[in-house]
Amino acid sequence: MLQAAKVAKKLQLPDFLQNSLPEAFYLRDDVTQIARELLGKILATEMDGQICAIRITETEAYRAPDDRACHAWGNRLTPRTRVMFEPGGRAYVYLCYGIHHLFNVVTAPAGMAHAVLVRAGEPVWGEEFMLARRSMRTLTPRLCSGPGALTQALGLRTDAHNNASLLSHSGAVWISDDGRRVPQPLVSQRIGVDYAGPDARRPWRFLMPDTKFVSRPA
DNA sequence: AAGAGGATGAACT
DNA sequence: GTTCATCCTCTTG
Repeated sequence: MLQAAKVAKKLQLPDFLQNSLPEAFYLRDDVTQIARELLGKILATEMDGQICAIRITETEAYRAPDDRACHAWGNRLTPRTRVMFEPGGRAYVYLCYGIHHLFNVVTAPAGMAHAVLVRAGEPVWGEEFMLARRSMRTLTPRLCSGPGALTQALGLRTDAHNNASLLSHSGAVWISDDGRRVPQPLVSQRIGVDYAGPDARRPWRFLMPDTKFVSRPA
């Protein structure tokens, strides 16, 4: 038996979760392009032996220094934004409204504070664990549609996962490519950033068409 | 030291 | 359409 197959069996990890996106995917400096390309990719978590995964259906790009909606606008470096300045391929998870943990993919080389907020997904693995975390009995698009709902379903939290690497499928959180081809995304303004003035109208929200697993229509 | 506000979601009317 | 839970982060003084 091949070594990779042995590892897979030990972790009980299905094949489609094993093709982690390489670091080079994240280190590019075009965050809107990366936000587009993350649609259809698989976001997976493993905690306490529970493996969960969703197909990403909705993303938003945030880009310092010129984007006022970005926490690191003006290259503002604070304890919270520090992780956004690190090299791409890690998680930026922060607490929003005191209640919701929001998950972002850090992108670009070190020093460029770019990130992609993952806003929604369609469950593809470990649905029973996600339902339990959400206190839901049946699968509906609400299970992981909306950035706070998504992190609750996947078990992602600021204290445990901020600055976590996304590069290894043996970690707590990673993103894999199962080869699925995705159609041209829908595009809209970002949600909930009205305070950002003109930047609020940037067309930096991307959605998979033909799915109900999004936080709201384009 | 204090205050304001937030990349939301659920439960209402 | 509205309200509001809940707490961290940042700014101001």
